Amino acid sequence: MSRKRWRAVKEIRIADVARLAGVSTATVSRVLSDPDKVRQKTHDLVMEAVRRSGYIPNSTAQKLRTRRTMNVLVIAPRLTNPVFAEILRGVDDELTQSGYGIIIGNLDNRREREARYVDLALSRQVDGVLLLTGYIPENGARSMRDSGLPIVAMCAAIHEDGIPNVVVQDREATRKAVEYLARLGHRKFGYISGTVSSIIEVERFAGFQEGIAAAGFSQEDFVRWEGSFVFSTGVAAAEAFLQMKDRPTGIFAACDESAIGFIKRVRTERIRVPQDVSVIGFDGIEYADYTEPTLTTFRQPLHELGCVGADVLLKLIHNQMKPEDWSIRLPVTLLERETTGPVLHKDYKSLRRSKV
Amino acid sequence: MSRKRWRAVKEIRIADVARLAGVSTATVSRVLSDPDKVRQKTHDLVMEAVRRSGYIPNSTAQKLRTRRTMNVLVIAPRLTNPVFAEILRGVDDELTQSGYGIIIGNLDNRREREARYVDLALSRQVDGVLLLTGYIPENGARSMRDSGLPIVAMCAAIHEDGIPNVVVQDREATRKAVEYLARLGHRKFGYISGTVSSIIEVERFAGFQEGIAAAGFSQEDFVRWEGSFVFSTGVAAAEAFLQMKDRPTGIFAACDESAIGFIKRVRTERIRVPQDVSVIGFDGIEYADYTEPTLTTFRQPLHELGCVGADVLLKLIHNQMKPEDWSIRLPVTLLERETTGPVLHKDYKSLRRSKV
DNA sequence: TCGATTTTTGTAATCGATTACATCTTGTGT
DNA sequence: ACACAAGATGTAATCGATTACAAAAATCGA
Repeated sequence: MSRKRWRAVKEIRIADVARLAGVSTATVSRVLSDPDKVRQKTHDLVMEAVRRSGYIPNSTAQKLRTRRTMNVLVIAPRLTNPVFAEILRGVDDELTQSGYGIIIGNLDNRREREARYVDLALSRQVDGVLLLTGYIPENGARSMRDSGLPIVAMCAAIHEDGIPNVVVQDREATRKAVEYLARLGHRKFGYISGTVSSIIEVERFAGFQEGIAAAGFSQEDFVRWEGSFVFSTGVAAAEAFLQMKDRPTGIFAACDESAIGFIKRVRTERIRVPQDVSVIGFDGIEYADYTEPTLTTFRQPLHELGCVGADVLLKLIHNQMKPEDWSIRLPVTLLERETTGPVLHKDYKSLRRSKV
Repeated sequence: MSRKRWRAVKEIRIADVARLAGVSTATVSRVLSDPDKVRQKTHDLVMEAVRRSGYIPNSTAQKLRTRRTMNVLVIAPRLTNPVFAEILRGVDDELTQSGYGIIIGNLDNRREREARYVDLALSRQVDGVLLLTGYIPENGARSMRDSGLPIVAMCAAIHEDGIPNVVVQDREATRKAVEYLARLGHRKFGYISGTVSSIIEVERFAGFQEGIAAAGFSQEDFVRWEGSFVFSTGVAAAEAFLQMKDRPTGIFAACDESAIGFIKRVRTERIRVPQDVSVIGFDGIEYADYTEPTLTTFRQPLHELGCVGADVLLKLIHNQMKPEDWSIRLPVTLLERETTGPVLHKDYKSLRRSKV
């Protein structure tokens, strides 16, 4: 009844407009998509009919005929993670400018949900895919690539032919993190991991290990706490940390959220940051500017990452891609702030060694 | 060249499968969508052909024929705001379960971008719209409603016929916030606003004013700092606060982020929270659990909000909606934590009045 | 003014599925 | 074994646009 009032408005088709303007559907279509192909007078006539009828083309029919959906799928591990939200902003800025829409595939940290989005991509609902995830092995990426769908891997270097990577220098950054902590006098380290099965975590941890080796330390000089890219991983790591007898003094967290979780937890036990323990994060999310003390972290160029990734994907879609431009690694910058400092606490002096 | 290798894989159409199985396209279609309409033997034959050919239906063609896109548009003010990310999780959980996809419309706090998404909706790329925004006047909502498209307004009570609202009890909550602060002995208040032109802000401020009146205070007993739903609004409010001679002691912020920004800024000036000033936020984002001190705030049932909103939209799409179920207002709960407390600082004693 | 050339417009095929209707099979009861 | 109902399958129209090709109209030069 009242429900009926706002339902079932008659749809206006291109044929209706054509009839109204007294021309063929072909002409209407041309006016709308390629206006210089028609006479000015006809153009005006048609536009008037379009206006009067309130015609809006049915995009599904357009998609079917033109074989372009003007949509891109973005698969992200977790939307509540500000890192992905920020990247998505960059992607959005770039794509909407080119008239593309975004379909989001949110895995919500459950990897098995990836399959559904791979299906969505394979059913040609999208013209391309931006992969903000990367698991090992990368089956999803591979099957999409094999179906001829343009893909760009972001946030994870997928080493597959035909899949460009647009990533940050994770490995270099974590290596530098260890160097930085070592330079401050730290001799025992902690590593709070991200999602263990993700390629990005593998990269970061590899960089960490490289840094450990480069600074002259060994596998015994650090502990690794496994988890995922969330606050609670930091809390759990802190619990483990608090149980230790020889506590590390230099902590690296694979993301800012776990760094923040760690700090919050240890401070409730009267452990001071950075006097008792230094913490360095990764990502440079906005929250990290508002913690106390302000988090030392690596700032990723998230918005830029999104823009560049989207741009590469568009080039791929339009076949304007040269292989040599394929892989891009953006630099991250260390923000030295308040959660890191030289080793101070006397209890830790005994831990110093003669290395480096 | 090598580019060619992964491009242009031949597309398999339903006709190919039909030929392979030696049946008609109609039969293939029936096997895939309504299996009990075909004989078991034929079913197996067709499924084998599907498997062998790797056939995946072209969803665009399906959409055109069935007139259902199985996509929903979600228009959000800003994705980096965890509130919307969290709501989106709920929406996602509900929709993907029903086989619907999500197209996101991120306004990035720029209202003028709304028009593009309204166009997208009107070109029938989606079966329905979830509006996480609400501006005054609500032209976009109205034109979509008029076109017969199912819409649900969330996060903002849009008073238009045919647009169900799924919102939280904003007004009640802010009223309670004032009561709560007054009960703690506060006599002078500060209100840090959200985006001024948004309906949600209007609601929250209205509730605040109701609370002020209900507790026996007047317009002179509070200051309002305008801004939007971001950290920096809190910082700006703090700057203004610091300049005041008679500073308020009870602050309400229309979102957690501005509350956090405010606290961070005033604490750098050695103002203690809650001893010198109490702060209460709104939203209950995860980050608020990790600030120091832990933020007192109203927890919105964000995930539930998303689920319910999506559910209402699905009912609307399937015409199963009864008008009396239309508007839903979920309660918010006050989390009493560490940023609020009784008035303590002696300087403020002189401000006490005999009211209440 | 006429024919040749260019520009504009129309006709109809097409994209790839679904589905109403027609037709052909199969099964049942006698 | 036959008639008839029920069930399975096929034929072809359809969704609403775009576009190759054909046809018509406008433009131009002599």
